[in-house]
Amino acid sequence: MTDKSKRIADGKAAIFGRLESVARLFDTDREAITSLPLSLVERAAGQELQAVDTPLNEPRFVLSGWICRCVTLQDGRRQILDFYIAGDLVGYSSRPGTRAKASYQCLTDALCIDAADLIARTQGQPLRYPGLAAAWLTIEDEIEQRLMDQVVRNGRMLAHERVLHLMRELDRRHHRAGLGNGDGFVMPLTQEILGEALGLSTVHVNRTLQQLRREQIIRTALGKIEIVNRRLLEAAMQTED
Amino acid sequence: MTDKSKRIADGKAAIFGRLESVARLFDTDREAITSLPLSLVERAAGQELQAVDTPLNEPRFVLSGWICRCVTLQDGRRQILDFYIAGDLVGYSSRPGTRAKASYQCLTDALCIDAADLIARTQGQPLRYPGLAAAWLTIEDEIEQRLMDQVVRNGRMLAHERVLHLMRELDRRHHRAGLGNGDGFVMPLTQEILGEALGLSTVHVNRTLQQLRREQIIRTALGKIEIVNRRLLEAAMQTED
DNA sequence: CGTCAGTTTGAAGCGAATCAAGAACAGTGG
DNA sequence: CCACTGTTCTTGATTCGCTTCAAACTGACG
Repeated sequence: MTDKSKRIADGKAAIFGRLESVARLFDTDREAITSLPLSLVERAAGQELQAVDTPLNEPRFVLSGWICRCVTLQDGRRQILDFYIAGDLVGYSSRPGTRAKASYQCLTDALCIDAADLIARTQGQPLRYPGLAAAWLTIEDEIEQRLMDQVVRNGRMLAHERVLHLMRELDRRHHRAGLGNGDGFVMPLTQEILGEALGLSTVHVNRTLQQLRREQIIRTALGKIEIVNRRLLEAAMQTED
Repeated sequence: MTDKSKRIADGKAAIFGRLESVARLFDTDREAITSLPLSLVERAAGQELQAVDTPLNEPRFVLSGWICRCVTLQDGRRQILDFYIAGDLVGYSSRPGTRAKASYQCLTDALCIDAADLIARTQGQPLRYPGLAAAWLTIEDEIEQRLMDQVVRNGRMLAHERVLHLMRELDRRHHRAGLGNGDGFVMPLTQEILGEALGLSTVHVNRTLQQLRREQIIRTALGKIEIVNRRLLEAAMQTED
């Protein structure tokens, strides 16, 4: 249980870091967040957090773990659309009545906290909650931006470019939420998962990661990939956007 | 000028068809649309309608022509994210203050009509404008859905699957807007453009289209691809979603 | 210690990119 | 009306990136 309360505390810190990265928070904003009732949702790796086509009315902050949004075709092919890490808001749409257009699945054990009340109370109230009201807009914007990046990666990039591009995105997101270590961060993802996100076979992901390992950009361990040199990562991407 | 007024009349019909496909329109809705001031925007093929990073505060309906949203990488690689046809709303976001995350470009000569006033007057007014207030939400939802489809196509499908999948989407959109002929519709797109949308080389698009032509699903002419058999199109897609 | 998920390796093959050149066609100006 | 131009489409040959298949290896875990 000490472990769980640490995950909660770290997760809350990540939420603050995440929100502050997109909007300046005022006292009213902070109070609203702090007074969040601790309505926790816990799921094991592999569990579904929200099914396709269910009402998107249960937004949650991720406190710990990795979650993704993905589509599965008839024949079993799976495409991951987006990742969510600690501090991120999952299952949110500003449009009332919207339904989930993809399945939300836990890639690791995950802990979330209900955000519906907080959002309902603060959204569209820029005078009372200047930080939060703006944050919800920006967060939705960023999710759209990431979807676009995903199209570009899958449509126009080579394997090593896709890997680097995604890693840079995730590195920046960790960095701004105050997560990860000084030189990088850890992805608790299997090579299969990475392949499903990048439109590559597991085998080819493996070979691509080997190259990055040789270039001292990453380290790998079972079920984990660690970015160890942010500078080299950026350098290896000169050519791309 | 007779031509232009025909494009306007046909375009308005397409707007009605398009809107009715997602929401039942009431008299108030219809009046609001009909009383749209004719603030037209005309652009030639190849022109940019809206640049990246400019404020997304000039939503417009397409009256005629094809428009796309696309991203260009440093080295010139281009990825088309989405297409807009007659009746579609382009450059719209419900989030105030948002900026364009991609460039909006005209693929053919295009004629648009300003929709900012109409939207400002009707959105968030489900009591006075039940149809339109709902339509704006659904339209935004559909744009997100199409982006997701684009990720899946580029990430998880083979060339012929990508082509068929995109064509089916565009066929359905034409059909519901009352456009196209009975058995299909015309895409005024070069094979290069199609390749930029589907993440394929022009040459490979060409060979893929040849196959579809042999299967009697499409006809091609210079700068155009015509879907001629909707039934065969669907049949060829059994396996996919 | 066996099991199982995840990683790694090699060999073979396929799908798609690339390169290069030619053909079809629309538009232009003489 | 025709030669000229530029764009788009088409074709063949070749190369390359990636997938597939199959098997071995590694490490965590009960």
